[in-house]
This record gives sequence, C-alpha cells and structure tokens, in this order.
Amino acid sequence: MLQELKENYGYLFEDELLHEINQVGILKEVEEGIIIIDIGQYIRLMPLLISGAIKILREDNDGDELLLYFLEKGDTCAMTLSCCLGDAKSEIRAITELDTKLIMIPIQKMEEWTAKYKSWRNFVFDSYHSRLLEMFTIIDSIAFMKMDERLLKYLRDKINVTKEDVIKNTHQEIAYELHTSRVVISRLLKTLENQGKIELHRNYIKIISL
Amino acid sequence: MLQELKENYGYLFEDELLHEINQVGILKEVEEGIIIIDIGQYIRLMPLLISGAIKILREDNDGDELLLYFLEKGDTCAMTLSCCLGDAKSEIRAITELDTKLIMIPIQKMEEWTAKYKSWRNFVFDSYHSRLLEMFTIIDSIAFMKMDERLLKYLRDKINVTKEDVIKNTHQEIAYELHTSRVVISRLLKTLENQGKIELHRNYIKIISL
DNA sequence: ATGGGAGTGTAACTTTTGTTACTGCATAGC
DNA sequence: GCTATGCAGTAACAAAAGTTACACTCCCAT
Repeated sequence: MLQELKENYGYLFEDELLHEINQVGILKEVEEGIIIIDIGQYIRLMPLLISGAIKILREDNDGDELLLYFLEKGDTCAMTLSCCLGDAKSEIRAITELDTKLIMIPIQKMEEWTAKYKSWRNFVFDSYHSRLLEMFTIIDSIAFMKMDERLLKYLRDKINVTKEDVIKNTHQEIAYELHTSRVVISRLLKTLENQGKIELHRNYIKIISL
Repeated sequence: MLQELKENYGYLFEDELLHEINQVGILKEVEEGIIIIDIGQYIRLMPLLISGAIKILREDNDGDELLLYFLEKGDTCAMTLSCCLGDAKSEIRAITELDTKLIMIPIQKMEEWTAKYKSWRNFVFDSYHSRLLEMFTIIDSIAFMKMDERLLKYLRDKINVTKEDVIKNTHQEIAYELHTSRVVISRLLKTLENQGKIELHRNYIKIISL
C-alpha cells in the first residue's frame, strides 16, 4: 500500500504522515456500481482515492436523483470530512463509477492529523475548496443552462472520467442522473446524433466529437 | 470590540484567541446594499459577522444572478476561507442585505490560528460544513422544486433574515435573485395573494402566513 | 423458436416557464 | 397642477420540459 500511497499522495504529504496512513489505513478495492456511502449514514471512515472514480449523488424526498460530481484519483470526499468532524449524517450517496481502489482511514485520525500536519490541513482545505468550486459549477448548470447543454456537459464529464469514447448507459440512467425523463434524453440525444456529434446504439453511446 | 466579540463568539473561542482577534481585527459597519466582495476579486480579509446579514450571489457569463444564501451573526464566509487558503479569486458576490457589523481579519492569521487553536479549526470546519449543507439545499431547490415553491422558500428565508413581516423588494428584484422574469414572479405572487398568504403593495409585500 | 422484458424512437399533448406587449397607477420632480 | 418614470397587472403567445402512449427491436430465458 505504501507504494500506492507514495505514487498518489507522495507529492502532498510528508514521509511521516505517509507512514501513519500506511499503518492505520485499509486498502480496499471496490467494483463498479457499489454504494459506498448512502444518505443518512454516519461515516466512520474517510476514503482517499487511489484509482477509479466515484460518483456523488443527491436525492430528494421523492427519491429523485441528481448527479453532483465525480471523485477521482487524489480526491477525497468533502462530505465525509464534514461529517467526520461534525458527527453528522451523510447528505449524499456515493457510488463507484468504475472499479475503484481506495484507502480508508478511521476518522479518529482526522483531528489528530489536522493538528499535527500542515500538509494534511492543506489537503483538507484544498478538498473543501475544490468541492465548493464543483458545487458552483453544478449550481451554474442547473440554474443557468438548458437541458441540451446540461446533457452535453454530462457526456463530456463522463468521458473525462472513464477515458473512453463510449458511454455505457441507457437513456433512462442518464435521465435519472440529470433528473429528467427518458423521453427528453432520447429526444436530445437524437438531435446530437443528427448533428454528427454522437452515435446511438443499444445500451451505449459512441462519442464522435463534442 | 472585545465586548461584541465575547457576546457573539465567546462560546466558541478561548480567551486567548478572542484577544488575538481583538488585536488584529478591524471592526467595520457597513450599510445595507453594499458589495463587500465581488466575483473575481482576491480576498485579503476574512469577515466575522457580528450583526446584520449578507447575501451571497452567483452570476453567470451573461450577468444573470442567483441568490445562494444569507450569512448571519456568527457566520463567516466559506468562500473567503477557501480563497484565503488557496489564494484564489472569489466565485461569488457578497452584498449586505441589512446594515451589518463585522470584524475583518487579515488572512495571514488564518493559517497561524488553524495550527494554534483547536477552537478556530473547529470553527472553520463547522463553517465549511454548514455552507456545504446550505449548498445542498440550494441545489435541491433549483433541481427539484418548481418556481412557486422556490418563491415560497425565498419569502420564508427573507423574513427569517430580516425578522419583519414585510419584504421590501420589487418583483423585478425578486426575479433577479431567483433567476427568472418579473412577469413570472408577479404571476406567482398574485396566486399567493389570492390564497391569502400575502398582500401585495407597491414596493413591498406583506406576509400574512406562509 | 418463441414469449417477454428492456431499451429506444416518435408522436401528440400538457404543463411550466419565459417573452412581448400593453395597461393603469403611484410617486417624485418639475 | 402636470409629466416622466418605475412598478405592477394581465393577456397572448412561444419555448422548453415533462407526460402518455404506442411501436419496434434486440436479446435473454424458457
């Protein structure tokens, strides 16, 4: 695990901290599509991403979903940070988008390290900062953008995370994540296909150029 | 200033920290409607609210606005925290909603105190936490709620902040903050009036029961 | 091979929101 | 007093998004 730690977090943390993480952290490999954290759960472990990707979703009272953002290598979950320190319940759901490798850290260490290591403090604050910025872009897209633009952004974000030119999702799944209906997505995707930007197939979408 | 500090932050911070704040902080009184922080600005001072309220707005490329939330007594601005530590530009605009009293703290102290005072760390993390939660409620309202519900929430939030049963805003101003058009707001307000929930007047709205 | 379910395409329609245009009214400044 | 301006009310229409319905096709399981 130390090897993976050094590769992904070596430039951030000093050796002493890396060794502490190595001692208390638990390396976990989670396959795609697993719920790591659900809404209402208390959080006892904090994840550091090594590889793969996690999608973060919000849900309303009717069970309607909305995709917020993806976490990738080098990221951690600001929600988790928040919860650990405040002993609050999770407001979001986290699902592995790809097969994902992560290191789980007991939350007790959080406070200790925050006092002890400047690099850890910076990491925590940076995480908050980037998550806050991410939140702004989400708000921008739902407040200011129409569904066609949001769909484009969705497709772009998706290929950014998966590093493939194929998106393996049904129209229904996309509709859930953008909080709209399947028919609307089919309609807009068809327009994109007519513009030559994508190719529609059963269960997957081939990206030509966005 | 020390008096005001103790009243509003005494239960949070230890005496030593209160005295440090007292030494380096600058007490400022800002009247209603002043832009304290604007989008793209670098932030050199961090505000601690003593009284009054500040509204936080987001703007898109076309200059369209969206009200995010209000800061009140005991709050600070997570955006500022974020920026101070990351040396980044502000992504939001902050305008005094009421006459507001605040203590401005030079950002250099931020890091120092974060290392030195546990209570300060907790305060910073709590601020992040509550801002993050606030962001979720904003996302919820624009993603899941229709305009009539959003307007209701807006009116409720507003009287919560001002502690009055009268909202002194034109329909046009409300429309800006909810990012819609004046006609839409007039329409929905009229419906609320017909339901007996509000009374419409020129330049102000009287709240009967929400 | 066949029935059924899941995924997609599409039409027709409704609802919600946004736009344009015009009205009347209150008030401030003359 | 009169007028210009800003504010609010409302109608008529357009655009965007959501809904319902149904057809077709692929593919899996029996």
